[in-house]
Amino acid sequence: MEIGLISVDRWTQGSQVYFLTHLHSDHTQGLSSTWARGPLFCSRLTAKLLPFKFPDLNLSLLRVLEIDSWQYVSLISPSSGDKTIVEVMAIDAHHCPGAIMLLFRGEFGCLLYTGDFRWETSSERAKAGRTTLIEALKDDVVDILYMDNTFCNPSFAFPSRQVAAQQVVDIIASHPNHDIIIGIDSLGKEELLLHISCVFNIKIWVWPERLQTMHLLGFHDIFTTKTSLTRVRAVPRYSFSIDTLEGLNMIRPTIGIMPSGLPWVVRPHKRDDNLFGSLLTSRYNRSKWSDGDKPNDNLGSVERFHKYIYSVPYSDHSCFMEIEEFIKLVQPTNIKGIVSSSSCYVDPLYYFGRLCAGNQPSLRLHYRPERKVEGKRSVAVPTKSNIVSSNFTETNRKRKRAAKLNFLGFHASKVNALRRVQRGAKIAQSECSC
DNA sequence: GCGATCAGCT
DNA sequence: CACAGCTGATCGC
Repeated sequence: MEIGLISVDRWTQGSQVYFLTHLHSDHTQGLSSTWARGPLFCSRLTAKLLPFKFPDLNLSLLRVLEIDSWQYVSLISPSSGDKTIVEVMAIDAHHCPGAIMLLFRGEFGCLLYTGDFRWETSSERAKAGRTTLIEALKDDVVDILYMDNTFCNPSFAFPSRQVAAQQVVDIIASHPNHDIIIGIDSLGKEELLLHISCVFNIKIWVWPERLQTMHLLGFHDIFTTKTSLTRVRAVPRYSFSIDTLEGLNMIRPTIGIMPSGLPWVVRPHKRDDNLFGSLLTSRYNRSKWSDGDKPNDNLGSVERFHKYIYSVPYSDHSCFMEIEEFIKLVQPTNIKGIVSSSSCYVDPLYYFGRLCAGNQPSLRLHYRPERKVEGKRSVAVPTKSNIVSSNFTETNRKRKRAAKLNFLGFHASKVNALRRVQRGAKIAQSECSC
């Protein structure tokens, strides 16, 4: 087979069927309301949310995958022109609502695509996923594991979301008279907000579109768009910055909490006073603390980045140890990372080649997957879109936009309220050799 | 005017 | 460069 039997989180031409693991924008780049390239498979929850992100989407192209059950898809083998059956199972990825992993079986072998995933070894949900996976793989070997390698580096160590949620609660409890701002995305971190709501018996403010999402997710009484009802507000992460918090503190005492697995990446250069790249780099900000305010250096614990901002290791991606546990369970013959846009991209085989069934040698520490089709037996080019960056222009234009924040602490633009910019991640299946 | 894409920024 | 995603500019229609 030459190119494109199946695409996962990739929306360019050339495949017969397309799969969406979850609705984050970097996985839907190229997907739009005018989608017509073929059937689109996703979880039931994603299918429910999809029309709100893409209002004019042709729903007749949607195919719902039930979790933990095999579905059979009839395709045409590009090499022979004959009919071929692909089996696919969706497994809860524990990443954000509706997020799934995809297990494929076909003439190309057995492939597991994790999408973005969190593999908390302790949680009940993960135990269920583990059981499903063991059962599904009992007579099979995963030839290639396409894996979320976001935090595939031993330096990423953080606790379960349950523990991190308690850290958030502790911060809020220690600021009884402060307003609280929490940075979140269009999907994800709901359980954290639920926990806060439950512990303090208060509603959580969200912006209007997010409230609609919450309603679609089945949360009807916990969230509100009325600021007068609560001191805890979840705001879009992109509008969460030091500037935002300093502005808010001119009105009333406010602290910001950023739930993220990322802050423990060290950024090499100084830039400006904004939290560039979403709150990275404790090293940089460390210089800005007064001596009495220094954070501790323990990984996976709460860090105080700034007078008004705390970072909590609440991550929807697996930490290194969880990735290791996952690979030990799956024992794939080969592994490919699906997140390649980072300059710190690390080939999972560097750390985990020894765990593969074929005992792959530890390869180069850093490599960038080629965008073109690779060797004969390799099946896919699973990269998470933007490999841009090769010419990183070092222009230091600092046209700082006037911070047009409203009093809620986020940028409000009605002009583009309906705008739906897509990004994308993907798998592209390019071979089955037969 | 609209959608798609890109640069720039958080 | 970045867990994800907004905003504004430009281009083709």
